[in-house]
Amino acid sequence: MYDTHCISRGQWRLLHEWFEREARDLPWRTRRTPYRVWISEAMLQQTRVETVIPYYKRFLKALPSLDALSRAEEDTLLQLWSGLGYYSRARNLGKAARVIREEHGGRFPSDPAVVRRLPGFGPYTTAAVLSLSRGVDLAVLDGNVIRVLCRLFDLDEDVSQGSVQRALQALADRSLWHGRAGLCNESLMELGALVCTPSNPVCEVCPLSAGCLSRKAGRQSELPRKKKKAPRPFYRQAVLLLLNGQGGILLRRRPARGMLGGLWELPSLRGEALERRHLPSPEKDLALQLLASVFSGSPPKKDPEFIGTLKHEYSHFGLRLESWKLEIARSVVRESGPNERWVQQEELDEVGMSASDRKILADALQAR
DNA sequence: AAGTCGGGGAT
DNA sequence: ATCCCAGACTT
Repeated sequence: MYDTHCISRGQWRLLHEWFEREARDLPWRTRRTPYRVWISEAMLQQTRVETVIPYYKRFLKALPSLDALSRAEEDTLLQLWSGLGYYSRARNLGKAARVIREEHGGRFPSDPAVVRRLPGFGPYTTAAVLSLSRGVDLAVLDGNVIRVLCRLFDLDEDVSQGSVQRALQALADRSLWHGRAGLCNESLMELGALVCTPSNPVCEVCPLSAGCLSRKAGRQSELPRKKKKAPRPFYRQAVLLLLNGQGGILLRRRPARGMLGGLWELPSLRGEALERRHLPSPEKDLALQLLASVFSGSPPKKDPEFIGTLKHEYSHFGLRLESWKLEIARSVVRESGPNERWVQQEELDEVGMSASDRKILADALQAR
């Protein structure tokens, strides 16, 4: 499709020179072992560098080696991941580490086909880890590279189309300077992150501006072209802080797969969809239903106390979280099953939880 | 090809 | 309020 286009050696030289001069000093750029690069790439999927840095440091400190990762409990991984989102990434890290320990002698494989089959390794992560840590000649295609390529060659097809993705991957493959794959990949992504940004690209300082076709046409800011996403539905959801009078809060564990899989959460109940994102103040009905479900039909006589609302947006739907508090007497405290536990407030940091529940708890306990 | 899966920062 | 981010997996 774009077979006439290719990044020239001269352009690579300009870009590499720029990278040597301007590259950020990031924790995963020192000592590029496959393990260290892998953890960074897993965390960086759909996540900004600034967000990742503290998580990365904490993770490497807790689990400094592939062997340590392969022996870590899933709860430990979810705790280290708590707040980062896309928790299947954390679960897949453990799975892949165990496969490497059991089937590859604990050494990170070098064969791209083998790596690609590991849980959590798609085309991007396979190419990134192997090129950056082992110098394997594989070209990455991520959001940054897509943007830079579309602008550099003034490509205005819809990049969400599979055919266009394949053509861009082929262009990246063809452009790769063999023997310098890691540097090519990283400099291209760094350019996308620092200069060729989604809005307001800084073309004045771009090492590739002289040959940039979209800039010549004056439409670099309109690229890459992609179709708009569908509007997301919006629901109300009641959330319950059930306190046992001794500093304990009831948490439940979510199913191992799916949304927020394996994480602990406050008991909650999804309500009906909202037409508008603004609605009159929450009513107690949903909270009472929730309470009934928690106590399986015979809730305490006392009514829960309203704490507040919090809006939370996920990638494909939004929530208005309506949180309620109820302190129950010791005689009323229900037994907790295997997927439930009473957690002391001081222990909350040691539990893998979603960002929204952590915020609700922080707000509620702060106010006490 | 389309939907699922988090969360936060920039605009 | 919308978009975007060093994407992968399921259907």
